[in-house]
Amino acid sequence: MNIPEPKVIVIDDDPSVRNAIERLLRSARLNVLTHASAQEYLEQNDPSIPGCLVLDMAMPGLNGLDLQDALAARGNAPPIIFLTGHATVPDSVQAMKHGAVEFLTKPVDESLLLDAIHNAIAKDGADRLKRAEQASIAQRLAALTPREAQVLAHVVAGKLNKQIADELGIVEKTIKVHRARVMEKMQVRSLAELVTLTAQAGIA
Amino acid sequence: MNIPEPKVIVIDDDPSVRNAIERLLRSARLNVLTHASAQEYLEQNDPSIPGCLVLDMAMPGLNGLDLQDALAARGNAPPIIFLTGHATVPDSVQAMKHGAVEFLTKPVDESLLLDAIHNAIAKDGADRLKRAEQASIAQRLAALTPREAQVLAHVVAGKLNKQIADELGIVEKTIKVHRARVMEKMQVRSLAELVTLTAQAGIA
DNA sequence: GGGCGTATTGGCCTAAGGTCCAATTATTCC
DNA sequence: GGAATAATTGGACCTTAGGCCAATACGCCC
Repeated sequence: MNIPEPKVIVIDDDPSVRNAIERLLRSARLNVLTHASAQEYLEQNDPSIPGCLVLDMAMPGLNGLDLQDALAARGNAPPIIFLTGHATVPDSVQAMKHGAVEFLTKPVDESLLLDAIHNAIAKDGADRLKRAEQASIAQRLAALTPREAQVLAHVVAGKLNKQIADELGIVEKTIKVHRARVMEKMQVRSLAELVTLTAQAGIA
Repeated sequence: MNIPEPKVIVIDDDPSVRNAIERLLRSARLNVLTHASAQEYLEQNDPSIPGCLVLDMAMPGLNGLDLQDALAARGNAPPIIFLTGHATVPDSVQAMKHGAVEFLTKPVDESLLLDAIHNAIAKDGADRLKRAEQASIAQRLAALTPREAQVLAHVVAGKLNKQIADELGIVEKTIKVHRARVMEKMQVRSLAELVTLTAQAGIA
């Protein structure tokens, strides 16, 4: 389980732009992958590889904003740096509102682009960590039986076993059993951990 | 303790723009206050009044982006809608990166502006609620003695009274006393509430 | 039909947390 | 110097939570 090297994925329909960017990034010791269209990227990309996108705005087929939305809908979008020649203010505003980490115009200041890429890669790492944690918690939550999930909800709400028993119409002993299974399945050893975990599941 | 009516604050150095926007907003039953400069706003504004800003970009003295940063530094910035005539892409990108909720260009589509304002006012309400909660929690935390704060940290970390006592070099009985005071001062009646509260204090 | 998972309950025992009352010591404030 | 605050500890007692062993009941799959 090595951590794969981050890759910068450049998507631009202009081959000369792709080559120029690729050379620049390679000279900065970055792994680069280029695509000529959003479709090509969607078909070939491996979401398990960390990194970020450097994305042109105007392209035949799906344009940059469309691709951004398509990726966002999948829930595991990498950070996106827009790099485009003829950008309008509304385009840039939409891109930023939809979560782009940077929006640069050609010709681009090389150090600006490289800084943005390093920040984006770092953000991707953080995002992946958070997604992995959330997935892990969600998986444990999914392993709970319906009854256990009910008990969990009452427990993290701060209720006593006795109160939970009353509300569910069963005896306190049964609550204890469910509660013990919840602690076991959620892999926590204290109530504080349990509350923290369930808080991270929804929010954060 | 009535909730004050939200006010839309329009800052633009062009009087004709101010008047036009003010008329539009008033016809939409919005309370409006106008300022001719960022300085004027900073001197006269009452942060306790909810609402949002409609802010021009290019102005003599502090420009829109400067004002945005100045407000952000104070930590209670209202949502900002930029409305400007000659915007550049980098300006709009910076504005959005620094938290603007919308960035519109003149001449503006009236319904776009009104929608943005309504969203911004709603966001301001939510922001104020969250700030009020955080302030309330921070106030209660500040009421803890140093020792109580130590105990709190260990408690929300899921440690047993016995373990806390060991780590602090005192007996368990004392921990119980501190713990009871923490619960009282934080105004919670369950460990789950306490953990939730302290989680909201830092994050969220 | 038998096995499996889920839900339920019982008894018994231990440990952990919380409460009420009471007391001592150190430090700080007026 | 006396009052107030903070930190500490003791004892007795009660409530909660959790662990261990065991049992019953229901629904579902092969």
